[in-house]
Amino acid sequence: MAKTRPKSDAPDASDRVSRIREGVTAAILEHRLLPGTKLGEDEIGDIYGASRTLVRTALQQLAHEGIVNIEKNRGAFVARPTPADAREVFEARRLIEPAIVDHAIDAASPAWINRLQRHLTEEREAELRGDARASVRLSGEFHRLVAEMSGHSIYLGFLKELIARSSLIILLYRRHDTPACGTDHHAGIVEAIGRRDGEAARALMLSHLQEIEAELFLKELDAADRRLADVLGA
Amino acid sequence: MAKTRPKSDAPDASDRVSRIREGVTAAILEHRLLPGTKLGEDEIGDIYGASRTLVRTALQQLAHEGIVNIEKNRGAFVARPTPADAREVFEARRLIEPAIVDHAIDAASPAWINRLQRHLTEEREAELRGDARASVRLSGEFHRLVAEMSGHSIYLGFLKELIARSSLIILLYRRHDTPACGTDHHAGIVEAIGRRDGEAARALMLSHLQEIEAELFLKELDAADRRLADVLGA
DNA sequence: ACAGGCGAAACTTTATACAATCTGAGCCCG
DNA sequence: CGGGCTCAGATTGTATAAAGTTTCGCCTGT
Repeated sequence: MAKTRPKSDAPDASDRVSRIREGVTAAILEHRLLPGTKLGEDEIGDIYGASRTLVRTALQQLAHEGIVNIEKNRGAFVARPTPADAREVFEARRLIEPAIVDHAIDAASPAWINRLQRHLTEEREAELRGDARASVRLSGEFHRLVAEMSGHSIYLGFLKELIARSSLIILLYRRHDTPACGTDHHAGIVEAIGRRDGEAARALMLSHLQEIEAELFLKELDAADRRLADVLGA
Repeated sequence: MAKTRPKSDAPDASDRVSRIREGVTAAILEHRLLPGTKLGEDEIGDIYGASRTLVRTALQQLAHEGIVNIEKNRGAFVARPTPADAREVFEARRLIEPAIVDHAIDAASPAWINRLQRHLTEEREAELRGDARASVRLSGEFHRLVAEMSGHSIYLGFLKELIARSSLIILLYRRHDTPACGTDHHAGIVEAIGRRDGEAARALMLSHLQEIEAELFLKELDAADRRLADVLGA
């Protein structure tokens, strides 16, 4: 593949790290990487044509985001959130996302509303197409988009972490194959934002998150299953 | 058992990274490192007796926490939060810390209350001693302690970032030399937690944070000052 | 005297080589 | 026949060295 372009268009040296990081996160968001999968440094390095140094920094960043576990002298693995983790993640989302929606309303402009509606269209198309991977990815991106719209960079950073973890949680603990994230909910939220109705938008976001969480199966049974999986799946 | 000394006295390989990271954060929390200070890799490596590889990973983690800025081909610098950053940080704290207090009350045990009261004693002693650095550090640690008590690892991680950034913000934008963090406020919060009075504890935490923020000076004047400082202080 | 450009030094960045550690299989012994 | 041990293979962690880039100082030309 395109080797090291010495000078000409060197596509931002340090962007190679970002490319690796975003590639792996995208794979996780699309449910292509399963929890527990080993992420060998040489393996990833070969895929992206980067040396282990760069792969390592990317993996460390991902570990800091909580979606990769680095075990000493063992390597990096896709994180395997516990039911307790799942509860914490969704509680944090229930706390943060209504606040984000408030800011999004303050920043709502026709351009942003348009952007959101275009996204809704994409989501519907993916769902009609039956493209489960794109559907899952776009569901997460909707929430990220609202956070970007809010202009609150700290909330955005926190939420990016939470979304990535949510993707793993949903993959592990979802009950049935119900559509990833009710598009209707998203549409309702966009509409409320467009009306600048903070009360309704917050409430819709909250119930949306509650519904997602309600579709999960996080009982004590899982705890037993968990232990088994840890011992066996490690 | 786990104490296998592989060689001379190498104190656990990956702990050296943590030591660097915690050393730098402690220096920031104690206001010993000023915003904009350059953190040279060789310099830190010599101080901690580690090679640049380890220093680099530590700095990258700190950059991810938002208290260090890494500029391409320039190096790492202590972050210099803008007034906008400051507002975001404190808004996030006002959102998260009341939620943390709620969990702390659920987890309150005599042992934890004792731990908190011992911390209050330390704070008072440092303040009586006139030890400003210890006082600032302990003020931040109080909030971290409550977060640890809550048992909510995600909130704890978020708050650690916010506290470190707050330390830089207070250093930059505090008006007078009023005591770092009203110890009386902390005492009141501990008391409310001990009474398991969630309503009061949340309210006290909120007003505590609002008071800290009120002591800051984040007006547009700062924006002008900001530009100057960036051009001159870089 | 001042502005602009050239050159060298220092730094970060990246890659490669080495050392330490862990996993897994084969072998010996009970 | 099963269990424990040792050794080989592989993988990660660390350090060192080369490469590229930026910056600062100095010099020259106007």
